[in-house]
Amino acid sequence: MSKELYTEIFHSIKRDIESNKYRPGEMIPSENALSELFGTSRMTVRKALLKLANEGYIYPIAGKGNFVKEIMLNRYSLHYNETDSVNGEIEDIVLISVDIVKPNIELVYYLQIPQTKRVVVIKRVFIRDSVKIAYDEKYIPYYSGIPIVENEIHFSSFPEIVSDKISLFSMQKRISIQAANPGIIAADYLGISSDESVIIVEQTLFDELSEPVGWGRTYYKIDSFELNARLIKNNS
Amino acid sequence: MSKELYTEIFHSIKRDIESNKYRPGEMIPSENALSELFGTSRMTVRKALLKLANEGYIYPIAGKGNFVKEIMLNRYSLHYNETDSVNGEIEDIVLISVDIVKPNIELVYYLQIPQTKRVVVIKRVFIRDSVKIAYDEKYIPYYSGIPIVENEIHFSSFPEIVSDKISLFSMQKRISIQAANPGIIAADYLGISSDESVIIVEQTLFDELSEPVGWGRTYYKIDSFELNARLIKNNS
DNA sequence: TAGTGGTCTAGACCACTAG
DNA sequence: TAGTGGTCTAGACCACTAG
Repeated sequence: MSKELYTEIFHSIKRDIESNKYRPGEMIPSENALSELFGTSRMTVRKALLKLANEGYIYPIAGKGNFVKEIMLNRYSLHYNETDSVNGEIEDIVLISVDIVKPNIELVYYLQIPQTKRVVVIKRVFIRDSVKIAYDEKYIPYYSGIPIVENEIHFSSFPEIVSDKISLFSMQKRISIQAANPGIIAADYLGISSDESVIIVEQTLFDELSEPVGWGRTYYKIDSFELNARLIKNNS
Repeated sequence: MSKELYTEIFHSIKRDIESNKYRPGEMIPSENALSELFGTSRMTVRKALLKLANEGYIYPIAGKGNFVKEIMLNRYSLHYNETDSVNGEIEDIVLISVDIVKPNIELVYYLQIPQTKRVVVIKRVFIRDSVKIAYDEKYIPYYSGIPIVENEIHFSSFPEIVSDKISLFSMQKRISIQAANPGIIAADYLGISSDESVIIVEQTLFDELSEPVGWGRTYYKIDSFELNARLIKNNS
């Protein structure tokens, strides 16, 4: 079916792993053995093996051989975006305010900054079907050059706002998803009671040195939140 | 710093991308140009470029060149497991029942089976600090060979139960996370009111032909659920 | 000591691109 | 037509493993 030699070798070994001919933890034939078996050069075999390794089927140990990987069945790929992880389409984003404030203790902790450092606060509300469905707070350590003009912020994503300070390529992000009571402020913006639960997604941005460069929370009304994820096979 | 030639080429180009010397959408120097530049063979350059492609920095177009990728800042890696995505440690799993039933309309839809096909239902409750924190339902089309003996099921994960029918290696999984009211049955097992919200994680398992081989829901009490995810750079 | 994977070379021929 | 990436070869030397 496939024309390239290395693709055929790849599929052949992949089939043998999937059919349990080679079992997790076991060694597959050596590169030299495979070269002979398939009547090809070792480099072509290595190309197939590299692909198998990249897709999470095998891992090499120098001096020993290539081994079949244990399967990880709990690693998922998730697309998240403040405005995408909602069932339905967000029709409007209302920018409530952009302020420069002194950080409270929580912010000092999350942003790892001195208490004297000023912080830019951006507050927004997301609207769907004329209903407020989410309230969003973002905190960015203030430095000259950061856009604090409303027009520049309104339609920018969180990473984009921070991006002229650090390269988007070296940016790291972490999110945490929980459900809890929203607190008075968020409840007020959402027009709900503060003992109604909401979904809270916390985002932290890091630069290449793993220093925080942004932190924020999005509060979603219970019935407006939906996240989908699918299994990733290759465990790196 | 790095001894291998290809690793140095890799880092050199990576740096040039991160510093915006080569911008997203732009072409980087050709393989031949890079071979000359680094005084090495084309194969060594290709090895570096392959690594850059695997890590999501560039993509090749045959006959044209290698191009810098646009950055995807919304793809996350998520570890999910019924019993792990809980703040704190689950201390016990109570197997409530294992039954063989006729599917209702919902199950016929989710499992893509005829209404005459029997389905194995597994119900469990997760306990932490002597408190019920989650209720779990799993549905698997019945076929001979499936373990329906309680002992075999009790400590197995969902994929493991299905795994003697299809290879774990070809198994696909999809999950969906939402918050909603639990319904009477789940509320009852959790000992909460059915108009209290819970987090519902829906799991679907597929075989290599993308046919469903298992479906289930886990209902978490609001304050017991926590998920963490981190950005993935390489977009495949 | 024989075997393993890791790196690297200097060539070859191919299909495709774009002027 | 000159240049590009894609595949493949037949060698070389290396550090490491395990009997």
